[in-house]
Amino acid sequence: MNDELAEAREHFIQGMSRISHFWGFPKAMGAIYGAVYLSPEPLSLDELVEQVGVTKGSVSTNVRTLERLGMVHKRVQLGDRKDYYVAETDFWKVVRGVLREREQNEFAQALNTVQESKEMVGGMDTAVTDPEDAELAQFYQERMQNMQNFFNTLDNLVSTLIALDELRSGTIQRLFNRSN
Amino acid sequence: MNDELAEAREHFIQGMSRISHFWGFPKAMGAIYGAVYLSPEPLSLDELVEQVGVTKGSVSTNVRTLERLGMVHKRVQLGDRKDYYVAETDFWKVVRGVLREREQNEFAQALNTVQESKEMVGGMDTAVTDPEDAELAQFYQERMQNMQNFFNTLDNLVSTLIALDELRSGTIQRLFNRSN
DNA sequence: TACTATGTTTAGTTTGAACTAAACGTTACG
DNA sequence: CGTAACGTTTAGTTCAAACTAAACATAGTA
Repeated sequence: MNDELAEAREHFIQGMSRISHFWGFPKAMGAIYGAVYLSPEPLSLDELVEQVGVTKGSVSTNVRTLERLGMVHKRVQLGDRKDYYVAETDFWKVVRGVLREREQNEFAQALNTVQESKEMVGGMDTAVTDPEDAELAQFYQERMQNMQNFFNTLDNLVSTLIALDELRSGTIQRLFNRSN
Repeated sequence: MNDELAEAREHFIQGMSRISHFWGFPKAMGAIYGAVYLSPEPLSLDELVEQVGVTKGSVSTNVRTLERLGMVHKRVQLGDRKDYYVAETDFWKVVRGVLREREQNEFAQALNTVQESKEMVGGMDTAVTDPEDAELAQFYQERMQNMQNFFNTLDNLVSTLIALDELRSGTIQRLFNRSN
């Protein structure tokens, strides 16, 4: 391949690396997606090792994460034991995949922690509490409740987005001048 | 303060810690916000040191970041050289602050990298390129263009959200059952 | 001017996550 | 079977980012 072309690819892949890292994913993961995204042909694990420059183990784990997020898809070819990967090019699907993942993991837990804290305050025996603490307890509960409400709202919002599989052909994204 | 109350606060603050870390911010930053959020009174830097359990330096830098994001506000009191901090309780403002920050920093750069890569491909001298590479170059350009379009769309979306300072009283958030 | 109370900056340390190297499992094929 | 070609797992290492401790800067006060 042409040097300039290779250089451009390098630059692009490095950019994907940075974006990945920025969003809290491993850098190698972004780089792998970049490589797959710029390949007209499905890529095998070993080809990825070569193009991205990390070890097989790293590619193996990262590419699996990518698949879980729906950012790449595995292609098995008959009479070939290798796994091949192609990029998901619908970025809205990608976003939804990431949101779904995040929602299931940490997001729900965040909600949970606030809920628990609120219950701890609510479960106090107010009879034996001095008046100042009772007032503070009420303040805590209000603030925690407000935050919980907000998280619930966000949660609904994200759930809605995820559920909107018909987002592609809907009208919402046209509002924002959709491009692909 | 009551033990149970203190325990609930601890739990809450720890939760904020985790959320902060999850979104790619320092854990101490989230903890500090949690402490300020749960305080009926403005808190001084030294009070934060005590409540959160990190050093003055850490509180100093993290609280400054929080202020930059609009998550806390500084309150100076007459005849007192200490700085006091109160929490921003409008979470939509908080979200906008974070988005604004992120957009200005890494987001624009991501956009930029893709743009640059595309230009590198576009700047190639096609006269001296062999046909196979020319085809690949075109493929690259298409893919890069698609990604760029998507990023631009997202960028517009975020800019719109940020610009919507009247979001609070608007109608959009009511669609999602807003709570505060 | 010296002293004190505050916030900031910095050099060094700690920590945790991602990566490497290599062992390991598994499947196909001779 | 035995071997080769894969992908996966794991123990250990690396590295960047956050934190600590302490020096530093600044402003107010006597």
